[in-house]
Amino acid sequence: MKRLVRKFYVRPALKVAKDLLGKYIVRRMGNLKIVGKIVETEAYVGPRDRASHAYLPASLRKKYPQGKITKRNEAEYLIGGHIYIYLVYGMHWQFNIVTGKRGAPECVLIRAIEPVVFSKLKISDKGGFIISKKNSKLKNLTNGPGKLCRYLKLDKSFYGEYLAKSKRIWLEHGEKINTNSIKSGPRIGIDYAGKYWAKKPWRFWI
DNA sequence: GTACAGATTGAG
DNA sequence: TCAATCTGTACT
Repeated sequence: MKRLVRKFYVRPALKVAKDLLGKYIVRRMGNLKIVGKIVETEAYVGPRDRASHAYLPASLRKKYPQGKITKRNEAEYLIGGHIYIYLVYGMHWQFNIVTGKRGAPECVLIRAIEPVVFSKLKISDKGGFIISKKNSKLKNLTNGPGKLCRYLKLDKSFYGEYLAKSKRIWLEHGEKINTNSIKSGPRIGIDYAGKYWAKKPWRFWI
């Protein structure tokens, strides 16, 4: 499969979040490759998004025209295709993919993947890949944003890594997803952002 | 320097 | 339902 290139990521987070569904995350460690299919994402759209780490109240935007850049969120301002990873609740890593142009702090949180185990991969009637039932337990290892980071062995050392060039992690074209099969709903765990932003249906899954 | 909440998880 | 666990950020 072909690696996704920069152009894919340099688009609005809402578009990339939907297009990421069905794509494969490939994590290489020496000869070993761990592969997961992206099945759930969330978009964070920049300074005006109250739930974003780059959120900046309208009243302060003139004072900080570059945005609210801190040591924690500075990777969000890189050009699309970089990794923004951070720790929540003191123990869980959250894997985000930066989108858009340099200076625009948009990103997509990867909330869930499905492990792809090549040795047990089956071909469906229609020619696509399916994961055999024996692997259904594996799903429980990757059905949350913190869990999938543990599964893929991702941590702070991936902060700012570039997916278009990295030798240890990248994305590949995967299954073609029918637009009709994409579901959406409110993002998770961001009630602090107030009703208006918490209600935005910017979580996508298949 | 201190306080505090958080884009979660797993156990009970 | 709740504790675990630690960092960034906003205060004094």
